Amino acid sequence: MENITNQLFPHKLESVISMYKKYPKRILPKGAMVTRIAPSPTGFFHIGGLYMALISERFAHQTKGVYYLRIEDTDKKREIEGARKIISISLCKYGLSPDEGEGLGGIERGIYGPYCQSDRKEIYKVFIKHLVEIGRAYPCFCSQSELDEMRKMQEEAKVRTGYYGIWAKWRDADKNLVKEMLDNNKEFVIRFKSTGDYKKSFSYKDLLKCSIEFPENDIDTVIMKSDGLPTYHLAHVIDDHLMSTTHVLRGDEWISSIPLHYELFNTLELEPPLYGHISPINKIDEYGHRRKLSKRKDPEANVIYYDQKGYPRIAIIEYLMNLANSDFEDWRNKNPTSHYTEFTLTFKKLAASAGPLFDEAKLRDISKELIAKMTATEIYEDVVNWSSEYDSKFKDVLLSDKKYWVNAFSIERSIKKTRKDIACWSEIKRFFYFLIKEEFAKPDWLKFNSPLSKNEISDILLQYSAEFSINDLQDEWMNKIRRIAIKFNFAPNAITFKDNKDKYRGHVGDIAQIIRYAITDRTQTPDLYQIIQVLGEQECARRISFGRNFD
RNA sequence: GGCCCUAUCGUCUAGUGGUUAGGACACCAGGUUUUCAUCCUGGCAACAGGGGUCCGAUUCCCCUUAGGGCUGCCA
Repeated sequence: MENITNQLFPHKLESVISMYKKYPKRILPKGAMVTRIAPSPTGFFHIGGLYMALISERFAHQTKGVYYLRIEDTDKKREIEGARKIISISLCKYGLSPDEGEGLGGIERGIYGPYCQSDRKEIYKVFIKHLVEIGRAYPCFCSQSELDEMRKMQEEAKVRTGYYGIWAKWRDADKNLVKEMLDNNKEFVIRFKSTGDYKKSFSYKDLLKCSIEFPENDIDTVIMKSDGLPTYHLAHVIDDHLMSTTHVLRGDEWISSIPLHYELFNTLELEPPLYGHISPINKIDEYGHRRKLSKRKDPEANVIYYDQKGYPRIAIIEYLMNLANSDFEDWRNKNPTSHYTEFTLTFKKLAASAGPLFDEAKLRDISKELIAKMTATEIYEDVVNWSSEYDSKFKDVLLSDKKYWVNAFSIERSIKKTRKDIACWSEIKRFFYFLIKEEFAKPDWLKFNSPLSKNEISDILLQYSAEFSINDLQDEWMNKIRRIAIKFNFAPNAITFKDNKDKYRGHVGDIAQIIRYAITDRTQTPDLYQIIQVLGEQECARRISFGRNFD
């Protein structure tokens, strides 16, 4: 065996003991949780990854613990260049930068590193070698096609598929044969030698679900691939132990690996962490099935999707907080000005359901609510940031006159009355189109529905421009419009009109609508008086005279 | 096929051995308003099905059904 071990691991490796010395248990206050997010760099950053990061970060920080990032890049085939960068940038953008692990600019922090699994290859080998030495791991020379064939036979025989029992061909292979294979440089993997009994079961308690009964693991799972890198299972056990993770919060697709992970921890005589298996965020697909948001098929799985639309990042976070703990919403209503981190997340409330559906309508509502609370200056800054990434033309417009645009965003943004109609920044340009002097075009009066004739409309605008003054207070301004209304036999207010429909042609709103259309090219706008105040006398006069010229 | 998870309005969910099963979003109606939005009032809408246990079950147990996950040299 000695020989074979050396053949398997020809290079000198440190001992298991020295590993434990090098990565001592963390000294932390009582109750502090150490959590991590462990994404694979396989492309864009998934909204589910953000959800997981938020939950892990909250539990760690609300208990004065540590939240770190570990890059799980043991599958070199699936790795996509640049993906690591996207992970740290995304986390940073959403205020979830890790305490340890790769941060912005590829700079790693923390003393439990390296925090990237491919850089930890030698560490895993120490433990894999150890498992071989104690007789709990062995090389397997089965080719992919051999394994495929085996599975086919198992399926036909209607037995459990997998490398176990009599199917574990290399489990007790003749030492000389193994040596011969190694001498001939045959490709191999290292498998864990399970001693579990599938007929026996054990009980396991998840942080988020009720107690689960599992059959023991008896599969000799691959722990080291032929390229020398470990599989997830081995890497998880080693890393989360060496990095002193106390609470592993991960997707619930891992729950069925629990028997294996427990056996690995037991074999290495290590205490397993506590596990919380979190349901993924789902959607209803085109066939009406509920399924996990997919990287490949669903654009809304990518956090960039929300970024492009310009949802304030805090809105995404608050929406995810809501999914994580449904009582967050009540707390938010009672504490409208508190920061979300003042809320305490609990495992009890953390969704143990079948996995929530991502509800953009709900996100919009949360976002509108948050935007309504922002000041005009905050909005200005956010929109500038957003547009510098996604709409540089609009950015230039905004930067050309900060005062003007802060005024614009102040429209109907008072304590008394705040609009709640913008959910994301990509909507703001369309919303305030008429304030972009550079783009404003002459309204098309053919599209304007009115009980008044063209000549009358022209008359009304003429009268308005004669009486109009930018210095009018809102009431004066309104009264002027009322006077015009009465002159043209329109009721001075809606109620009067309602009670005397046969006496009037309409009400003051119809007159205001004409002025609105001339000035904004829209029939629906925020408060017209405030728009006029922002546009200024000259611009308004110009637009009114535009309106009187129908050609 | 095997193992495991999950099941309350359309959505996110609260909740309990005895409740008119609560809230939020969405939707609809009415009111306020110079339009829209806001705001206010109201409305629609759920315990998957079948068996037990019990005086009584949405709640506890079993079965079925449905959905999801795992069953990889992916994570």
